[in-house]
Amino acid sequence: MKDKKWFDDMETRIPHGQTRTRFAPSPTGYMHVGNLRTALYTYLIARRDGGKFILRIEDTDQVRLVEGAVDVIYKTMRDCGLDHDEGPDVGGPVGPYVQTERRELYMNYAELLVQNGRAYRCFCEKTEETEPQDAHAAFTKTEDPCRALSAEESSRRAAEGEPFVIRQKIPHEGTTTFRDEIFGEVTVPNADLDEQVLMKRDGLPTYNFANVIDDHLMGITHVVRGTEYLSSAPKYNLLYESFGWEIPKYVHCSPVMRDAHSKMSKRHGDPSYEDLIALGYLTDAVVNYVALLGWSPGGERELYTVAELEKIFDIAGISKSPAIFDIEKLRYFNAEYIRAMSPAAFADVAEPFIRRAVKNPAIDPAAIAALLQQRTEVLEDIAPKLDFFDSLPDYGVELYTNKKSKTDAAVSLDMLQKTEPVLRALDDWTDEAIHAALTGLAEALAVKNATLMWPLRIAVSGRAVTPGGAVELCQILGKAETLARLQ
RNA sequence: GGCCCGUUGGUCAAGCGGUUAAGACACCGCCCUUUCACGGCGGGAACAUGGGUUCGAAUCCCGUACGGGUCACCA
Repeated sequence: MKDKKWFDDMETRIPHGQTRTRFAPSPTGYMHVGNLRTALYTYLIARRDGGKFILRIEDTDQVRLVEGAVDVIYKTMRDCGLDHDEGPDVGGPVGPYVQTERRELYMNYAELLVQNGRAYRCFCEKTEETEPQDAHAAFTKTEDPCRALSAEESSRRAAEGEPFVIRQKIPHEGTTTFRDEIFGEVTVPNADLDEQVLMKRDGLPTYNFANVIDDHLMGITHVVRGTEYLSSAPKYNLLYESFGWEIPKYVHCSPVMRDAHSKMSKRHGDPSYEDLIALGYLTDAVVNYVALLGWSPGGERELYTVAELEKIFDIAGISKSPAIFDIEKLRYFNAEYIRAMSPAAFADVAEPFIRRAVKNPAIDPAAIAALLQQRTEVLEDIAPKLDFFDSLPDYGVELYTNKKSKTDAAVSLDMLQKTEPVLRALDDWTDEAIHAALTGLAEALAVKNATLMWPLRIAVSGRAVTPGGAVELCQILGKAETLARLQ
């Protein structure tokens, strides 16, 4: 048992006078959309106030650790621009920032609680027989026999090496009230609260204990987390009160749903952040969309950069009810971001997707990218639109029939036969020159541009729908290939 | 089952006692146009429900229904 000085020293390390928030994931897998949103809001609350954003790793569940999960977290946060001021990798004044590296800490505080009568050792062993036999029994609260153990007996059995957990002692009487920034004030009878385990048999704290200790010791002012912790909040308050600590502001965010009934989850096959990126969604678009999923700045504007959000984010705009993730709307955001890119930047991100379909080295991916930029919502959609570049697909003659262009197979054949020599005679193979030559021909023949362009586009692509028109397609394919396809 | 929370068009949402109840996505129609897309214009579509309070309620209160969360030595 540490002396008072030790506890006092811990207090002196805590920074005061600034907003401090923390994102505290457990490294059990990938970065899900809900996690990302929580991280974003947490980050924004700190930045909005010019405060500090901290990353803390909650790895107290030793059996669920996933190799490499921490790296995914670092990478995702860095990509999204959510830079932390303190964390395992960058250090800080209240480290360590990994819970397993803080293990003695928790036991000291737990022992203090036991000593003060706010917690007790429980020596009960959980076995098959002690498990509730039916559903009704499972919901029945029962008094733990170890609660009544005398301090002497408790200490003696512990000293003898008998394994135990430490449980929080909850008053039988009274009520506890807590305030959440989103949901307001909530009051519950203490009798409804269960005496949760604080320290596990393995000597590590449960989340329920560690979060309180760490949030206090790290000077966290706003505790941002999911609503699954809402009903535990009264117990946390009781803990803060037991220690005589100031209670932080709670910000409990409703979950991101896959549909009206269930959360987004890997199990259901919902995409994680990295899945979305692999599909060709842009990080900025994802972050922007996610920011607006369950939060609104109030106006009509929807497009924001993280830097802009840092200035305007407001907890009051977070909604109480869960929001359903709508991939269609994300597509729209993504399309907006794509259109806003410079042609060079787009060509850069699009090239690998273009090369999935177009292997011909003679074809310039940048030229195709220029055609694609205004018509692409998600990068993954690119390749299927480009299958005709490498080789002309088989297609039916019916494609030549188009009412609006006033074409059918016979008209098309005629047009093509008249177009071929014109293109063959053309030396300047640019969009402008090709366009001029073709419109000139249409005028000479006294037909609509479309009557000439439609068959040409079909002839060089074999597709009813193509990115770009006849002129652009001919230009990219090159003169030789174009003429070859007209044979 | 107990306790807690929520409920505005299909979806995201504005609204915080007086509005013709915004806007966006999606959908439909028209226009532009060498296809598709972009862009422009227009359209259908909502306050879960029953009681109160009030001159007046999507906004406040209560009930009901429906949905979610929680009741782990997981977080």
